[in-house]
Amino acid sequence: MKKRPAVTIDNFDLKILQLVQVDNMMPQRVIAERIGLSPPAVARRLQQLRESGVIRKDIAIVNETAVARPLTIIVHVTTENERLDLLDAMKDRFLRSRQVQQCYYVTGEMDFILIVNVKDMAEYNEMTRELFFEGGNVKSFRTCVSMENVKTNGPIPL
Amino acid sequence: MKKRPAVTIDNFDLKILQLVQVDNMMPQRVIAERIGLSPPAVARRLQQLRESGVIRKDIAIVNETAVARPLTIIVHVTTENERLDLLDAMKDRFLRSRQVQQCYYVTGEMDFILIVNVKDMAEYNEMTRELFFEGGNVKSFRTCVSMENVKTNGPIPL
DNA sequence: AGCAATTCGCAAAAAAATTGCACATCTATA
DNA sequence: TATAGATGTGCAATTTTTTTGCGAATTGCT
Repeated sequence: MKKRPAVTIDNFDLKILQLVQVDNMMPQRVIAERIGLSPPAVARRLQQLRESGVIRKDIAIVNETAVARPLTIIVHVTTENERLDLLDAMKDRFLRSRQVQQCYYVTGEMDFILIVNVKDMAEYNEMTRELFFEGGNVKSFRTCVSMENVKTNGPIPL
Repeated sequence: MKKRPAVTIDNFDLKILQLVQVDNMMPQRVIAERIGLSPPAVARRLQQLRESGVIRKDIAIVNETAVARPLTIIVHVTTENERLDLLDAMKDRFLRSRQVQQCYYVTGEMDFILIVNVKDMAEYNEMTRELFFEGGNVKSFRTCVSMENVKTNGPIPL
């Protein structure tokens, strides 16, 4: 019988994840000495964590205001109809929208919660038109403008 | 008169940001050939983008389910009192909480919107006790459990 | 036009990541 | 208990990437 991929994560892996979750540009040599392994061992573990999908991706976080897109808006969307194919179409639309940085399908009165980035309210207005009015299946949506992004991209506690 | 840091971002910078926002492990050589610059030029630009804070940080995104913390919960918090010092204390508490991955201070009826990661509802329960009941200044909070994280960590459109 | 400041590319140097390999550890099984 | 297989490690060598020095080209400003 073939062995399953068996994604086993030991304490070394957890320590590595704790570190790269905060700074993935840290040299493997530094990671190695902090957790008590050799650099090649760290490299092999990192490679496996990436291939197995435990590390989903590695990205730079850019300061929105520095690139003139200072507005973060949280949107609560209620659907007209909860038919699966219609929901899938909505997810797809949100997934594809460049302004939508995050999309959650949630329980409760609301159906979707979006976190959106725009340069100004005009862009937001246009986005709502495309995404909610022309897109279809949206009963209503509620807009919360963020006055302050107190915390973003926090690490997952391990 | 001394010149200010003058964070000027040209088209090359924008292209670099587009790329590293999706994959910051891409070698500078590859970035260089894609945008039509030499590797050292790319390196210098990246360094400046990081030092100037246009790139806020570089992180690995880990798959929550793979590390046995599968629950994403969106929480809407309403405050008792909007005194500045009390609000700051709340922000500080949310900022420090390991479960809170994101925190937005927003306009509207709600005051804070949190995005939380927990391994199960027991952990969430305990967190609400610490953060909302014992923490003080919370009038009420509403809990939305995410059934599906349709999109996370989307890039800022440039 | 001309000067100063910036930014570039190339080539060399330094640093980091990867690979090959021998050895240690653990498991399952004869 | 012995043993074969699988897994994972560290070291050393190799390869790749990043960084640095420097002269040349470009840009901005007077």
